[in-house]
Amino acid sequence: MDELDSAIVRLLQTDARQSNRELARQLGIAPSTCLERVRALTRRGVIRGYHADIDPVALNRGVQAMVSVQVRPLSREVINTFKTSAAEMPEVLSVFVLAGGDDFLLHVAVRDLDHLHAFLLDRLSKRKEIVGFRTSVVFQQVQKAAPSRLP
Amino acid sequence: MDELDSAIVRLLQTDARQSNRELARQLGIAPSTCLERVRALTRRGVIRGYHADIDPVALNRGVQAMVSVQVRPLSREVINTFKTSAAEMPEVLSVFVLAGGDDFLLHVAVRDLDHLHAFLLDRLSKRKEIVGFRTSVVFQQVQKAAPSRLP
DNA sequence: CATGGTGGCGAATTTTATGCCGTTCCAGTC
DNA sequence: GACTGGAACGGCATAAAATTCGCCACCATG
Repeated sequence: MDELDSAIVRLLQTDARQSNRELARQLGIAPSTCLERVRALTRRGVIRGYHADIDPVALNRGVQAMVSVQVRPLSREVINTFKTSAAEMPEVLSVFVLAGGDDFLLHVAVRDLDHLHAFLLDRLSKRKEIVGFRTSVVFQQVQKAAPSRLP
Repeated sequence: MDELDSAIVRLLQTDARQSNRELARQLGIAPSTCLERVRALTRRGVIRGYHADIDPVALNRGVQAMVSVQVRPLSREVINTFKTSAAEMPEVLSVFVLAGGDDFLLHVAVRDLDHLHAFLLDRLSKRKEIVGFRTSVVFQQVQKAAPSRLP
């Protein structure tokens, strides 16, 4: 993971679809070298994949919310069960298992507020292990295009 | 945004680097048709870009936390200022502006707990508009590879 | 029944990926 | 100073892919 690797990763985070030639050109190295570097990064698991970034509205997900959830009892089994169930719900983008006051944080994205309400009442509340949850609607989200490597 | 567009989007979310031919093959359409569809989706802003998914540890970001923040006064100016400042901090992956008890939620990723502590005390606490914040360390994260289009 | 627009198709052309290999450069070692 | 291993380079050949473009089927419309 030298300076060149970092630069490759940075460029691929910004645009994963540029050709190997273009990548090499921007880095000032030979395409063959660049290709081998990218492969090595993939082999080592540094590059885990490539994903398209899609407009949420086109996916009927114009409304986002963060839902913090408390479950009981706090056993490994209950945690795992809830984590898996939550992750399988189509409205849920990601599940965070937390240390602290809340046990989970769910990042959800739905079509509209009606859908959010329905999700909370009809799907989430149905789960017996939940002893409380709190929902915060997301007004805006600023997302970093490419998190850089920290020093 | 017909059924075919949805399928294209789904496949590109899963693997943005597969060739246009492979994409077309999986969809049962001609490569030229597929290319035109992808371009149209890009023109319409449905596809916003392509990003490499990088192992956080390789970026010195093995520890994640969610930090909920309250600021005062709740003016448009203070909100915007804090939002921008937070987004510019390298430790911050994304900033959510929330409705409800908390005003912001920061998703941060740092090298280790020492770094997290330093970030909270030396960078975040320095901001005068903050009247309180609460940090939850992330034990695990389950992230959906490809959020599907909701019905 | 024309007719114009849309979307799709597939052949042709250009560009890229990929593997291979001899050469060069550099750093560390003797 | 000579040697050596590793990394990068650059050229080349082949395969694969991207991109272009003319043509056709379909369909709603007048």
